[in-house]
Amino acid sequence: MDWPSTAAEAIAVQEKLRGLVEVVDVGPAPRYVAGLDVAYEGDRLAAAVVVLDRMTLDEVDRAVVRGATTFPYVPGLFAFREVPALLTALEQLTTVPDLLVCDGQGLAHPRRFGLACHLGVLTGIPAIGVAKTTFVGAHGRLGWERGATAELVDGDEVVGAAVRTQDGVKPVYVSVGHRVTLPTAVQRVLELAPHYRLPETTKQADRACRDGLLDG
DNA sequence: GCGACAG
DNA sequence: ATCTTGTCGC
Repeated sequence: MDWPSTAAEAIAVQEKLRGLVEVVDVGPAPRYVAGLDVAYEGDRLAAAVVVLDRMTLDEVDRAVVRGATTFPYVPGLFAFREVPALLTALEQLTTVPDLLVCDGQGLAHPRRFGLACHLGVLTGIPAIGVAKTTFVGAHGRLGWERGATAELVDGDEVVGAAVRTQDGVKPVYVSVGHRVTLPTAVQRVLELAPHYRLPETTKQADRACRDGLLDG
C-alpha cells in the first residue's frame, strides 16, 4: 500500500477516502473501547493503544510501539503523521476494539476527514474524535454543567459538538470518525469521562505512549 | 493579502 | 506535540 510523501498526495488520499466514511450507528453498545495517542521526542515517537472495558473502565489490553516520524505536522494532514504507528500498535493487540477513541478530529476537519475518520475507514472499526481544542467550526455558549453540549458548525454543516464533561471545565470537541452518529459519540465520551475532563481512554493512552518514549 | 491552524 | 515552577484545591 502506498503512503503519500507530499502534501498534495496526502490531500488526494483524503479526497479519495472521505467518501467511505459511514455516519451510522453499527452493532450493540461497544464492550471494548480503545484510546489511541502518540508522543514525540525529536524524530522518535511512541504510539499507544489502550483497551478498556466500557462498563468498568478497567484495562483489558494494550500495545505500545516505537518508531521514527515519517511525516511532518501539517494542520489538516495530521493523520499522516500518526496513522502508520497507530495501525502497527493496533495489530499487536490481542483484543479487537469495538470503538476507537482518537486524539483529534473526525469530521470536524477542512475536508471532513480527520484522524478519527482515517483510522476508522482503514480499520473498519467504529471511531470517534475527541479533541482538546477546535480546528474548524464555531459554537455558541453551552451550559456550565457536565453533559451540556453545543453544535460545532463549519459553514452550513454541523461537524461535531462541544461537550462539557465536568461541571465548569473547558469543553472537549467531539466529532464522528466512522460507523457512529454524533449523538452516540457524545454519549460515549460522557460515559468514558465520569471524573475528569478527558475520557479515561485518552488519559491511559497518553500515559502509555509517554512511558513508551522513555524506554528506547 | 493576512492570520489561524487537531497534535 | 514539547519547552517549563510554583501553586491552589480536594
